[in-house]
Amino acid sequence: MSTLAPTTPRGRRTRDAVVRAAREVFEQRGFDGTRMSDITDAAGVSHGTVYTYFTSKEEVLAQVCDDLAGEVFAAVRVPDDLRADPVTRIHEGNRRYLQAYARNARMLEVVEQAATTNERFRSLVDGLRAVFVQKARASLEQYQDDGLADPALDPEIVGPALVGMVESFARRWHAQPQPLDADRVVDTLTTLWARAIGLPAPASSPAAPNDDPGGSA
Amino acid sequence: MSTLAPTTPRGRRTRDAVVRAAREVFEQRGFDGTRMSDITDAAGVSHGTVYTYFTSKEEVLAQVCDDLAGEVFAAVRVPDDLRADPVTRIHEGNRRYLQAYARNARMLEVVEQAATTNERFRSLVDGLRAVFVQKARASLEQYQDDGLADPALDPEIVGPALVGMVESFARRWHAQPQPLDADRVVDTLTTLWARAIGLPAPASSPAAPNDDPGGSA
Amino acid sequence: MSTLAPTTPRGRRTRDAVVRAAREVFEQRGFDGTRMSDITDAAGVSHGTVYTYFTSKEEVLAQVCDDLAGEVFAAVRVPDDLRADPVTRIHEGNRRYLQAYARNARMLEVVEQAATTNERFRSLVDGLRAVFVQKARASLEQYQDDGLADPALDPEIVGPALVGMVESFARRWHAQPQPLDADRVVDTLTTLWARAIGLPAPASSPAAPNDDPGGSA
Amino acid sequence: MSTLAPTTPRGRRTRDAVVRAAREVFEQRGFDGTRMSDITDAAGVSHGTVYTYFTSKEEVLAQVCDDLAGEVFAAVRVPDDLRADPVTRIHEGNRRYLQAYARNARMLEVVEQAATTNERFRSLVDGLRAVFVQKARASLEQYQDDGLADPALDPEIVGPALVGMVESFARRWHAQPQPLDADRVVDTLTTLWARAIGLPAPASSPAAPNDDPGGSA
DNA sequence: TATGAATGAGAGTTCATTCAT
DNA sequence: AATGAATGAACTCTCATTCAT
Repeated sequence: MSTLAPTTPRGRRTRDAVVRAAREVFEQRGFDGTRMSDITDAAGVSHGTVYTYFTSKEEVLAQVCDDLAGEVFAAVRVPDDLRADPVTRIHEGNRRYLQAYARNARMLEVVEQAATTNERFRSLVDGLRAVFVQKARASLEQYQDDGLADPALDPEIVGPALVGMVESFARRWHAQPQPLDADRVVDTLTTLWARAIGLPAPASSPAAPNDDPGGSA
Repeated sequence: MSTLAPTTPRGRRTRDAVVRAAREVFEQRGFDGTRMSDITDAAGVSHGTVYTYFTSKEEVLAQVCDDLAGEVFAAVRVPDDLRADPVTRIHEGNRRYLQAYARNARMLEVVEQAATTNERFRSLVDGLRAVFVQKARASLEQYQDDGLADPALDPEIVGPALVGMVESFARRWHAQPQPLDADRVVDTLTTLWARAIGLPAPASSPAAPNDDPGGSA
Repeated sequence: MSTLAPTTPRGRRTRDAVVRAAREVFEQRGFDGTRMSDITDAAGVSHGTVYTYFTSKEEVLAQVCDDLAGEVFAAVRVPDDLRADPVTRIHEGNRRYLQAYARNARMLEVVEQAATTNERFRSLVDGLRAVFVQKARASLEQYQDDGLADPALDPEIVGPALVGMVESFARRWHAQPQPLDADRVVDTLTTLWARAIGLPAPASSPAAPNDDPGGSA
Repeated sequence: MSTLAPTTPRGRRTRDAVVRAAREVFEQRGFDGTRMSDITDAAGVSHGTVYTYFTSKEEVLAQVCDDLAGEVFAAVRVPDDLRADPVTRIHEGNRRYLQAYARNARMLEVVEQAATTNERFRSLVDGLRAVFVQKARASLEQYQDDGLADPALDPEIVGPALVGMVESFARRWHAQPQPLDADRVVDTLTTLWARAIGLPAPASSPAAPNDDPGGSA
């Protein structure tokens, strides 16, 4: 095995502290740039303690990844059951995705770095992304079937493109010089997305929450 | 100094071989994952030779970066002077960007990795991106001023979002399971972009190169 | 102190389990190759428990050694009082020695390994061997005095040589590709030994348990 | 590969120094007991230098083993073509074997230690021994066919037994309290060997180089 | 200019031992 | 008496860099 379970509460506390500390330093210095001692220092434990619960630095990252993937999915998996109109659904999807992604953006970059030399992390990153791309693709196809979206668009291209738009935005958001208003961001991205695929503008466009009624041609 | 100029033709050839080899292995293994010996092996020179021209591994990457940045800019800086209609201009911009980016995508990821621990590469990556974001923002503002694009859109958000869409697509393109037709990709991304900002559809939409005349609502 | 006595029956059982487990894993992996955790795993006790009874890994080996030395001596110390003829005595000695040694051969190798870096185990191994060499030497001298063995032989050389012959055989016996018949082995080694020192062949040579009577020149 | 060849004379000198130093410290402390730094200290080189020529500590031992095996074989492989009488041949064989073995006894023990956890060294040790056992067995069979040795003896037992006698002696020789005369040792072991297998005593027994004419029954 | 031998700081990992529970 | 978490010294090995040739 590669991850060893603690038996006592004290052990669990220590293990958690290590994982938490690991995530912190991984985010700051990347995977390769993080020394085992950075983790132990941050966790306030001794060198050997990490090896009580993990067989290697890689396994520590794997644990952090598990947590991260769970977090992202949990944040987004939520109700798609709302039979609301498409724009509202896109809006809600973007809102959740941006929120979840922004919190985990840096860590995802780190995993991507590790994926370069490690098939296991490659799969994880690819898999995570595939879920969202698939979702976007499927919904587009639905809208096309319903006659709401432009049927000429290739979902194989549009799916990755629009997910990429939101993901890419989320990724850089934190590095912005001046902070952007979260609502405004979600509204705008939703408008871009909806218009891009040819959805008819709703009565009250989310892109214009002000008194200006819509703004599309 | 950090980069040493060769004085003889033989020296130039050796230096070039090193840079070329370095780029290759950097792309395969990332910056941290590349050993100096990987470079020398690939270049067919001995260990010490690299230090005849570069003071450190970092300097080698810096040189590769210079070449890369030059390449990307050269590929995209080209004529924007055409006073063609907006969609055509977006189309041409996307075409060039995708082409240039796809060729350099992996290397850009590598630099991004190095940027984690190195301010210098951070600036380079950010700067590179800023150029395109700035371009997108400026053109949107122009279209808004011209009454062609939705004036309600915030260029500070739309700029990064659309550039991110294209960049993100370019980045994953090579990793796709089944290859996509390049023309179709450019056409589709252009349609998405143009519609997203509310541009009126041109007489002959690039998204529908077949006999289907347009596909917008 | 170095070995701690258990006070309760439960304690004694645990201690015994540790010693038994230790011997097993020592035999499989050698002293240096055995981790304390190998012992505790095999004994089904926790890490710390060993230190309830032993102050160090070395002390565990020492305890195993005590048991082993006792076993070997017990097996061989037995009646030499029989005033039987020399060949019969040699035969009986070889039989017992081979039996005792074969059972403990691997463990003796392990101790020899530990003896490399530890004077204490060095003495133990040397002492154990010296007992048998001394015995062989003494009996040879007796036979020489009795006019039964070649008086020209140097007991200082013959003693170690013949003990070495039997010991060496015992040591490799278990590693043989095809198993050898125990009786035949003892008979043969006895014949070699007896002849080597010039003992007159007995009426019925043990080297020829078949119908062939005798077999000496 | 596992062993890297030096290109320059300087490199060869360094590599040799490492191997020589390694053998020395291996003999003193065993394989497990030897730290890489013991080797580098003894060789007067820095830590990393060993890894210029060997990929691991194990490979260093492997190189020492190669040298050792070569040495032993070279010392013993010599002319067996002499059609001298059996006793003379045995005498010469023992002389050479003792000499070669004594010089390498300690190192062989070390390899045996390493063989515990490493199949590769196991084979080496076993193979080395097998050569001599096979030789002893074959010569015995020859003598039996020639009617010179007791035909009742089982070569499968006698071979290992007699080789073991000489080997065992060689192994402890150096650890003796008072030194033994080499000639006397060889003579005695030869006598034991020859008599053990029932060879007729030669006109002038090698076991009695003094004025005493023979001493066998 | 080019080589490749040599360096040595520093990385990840192991494991005997200690100690709080 | 027993547990298992925690420790940290010590180990092997890596690799960017230096330097004699």
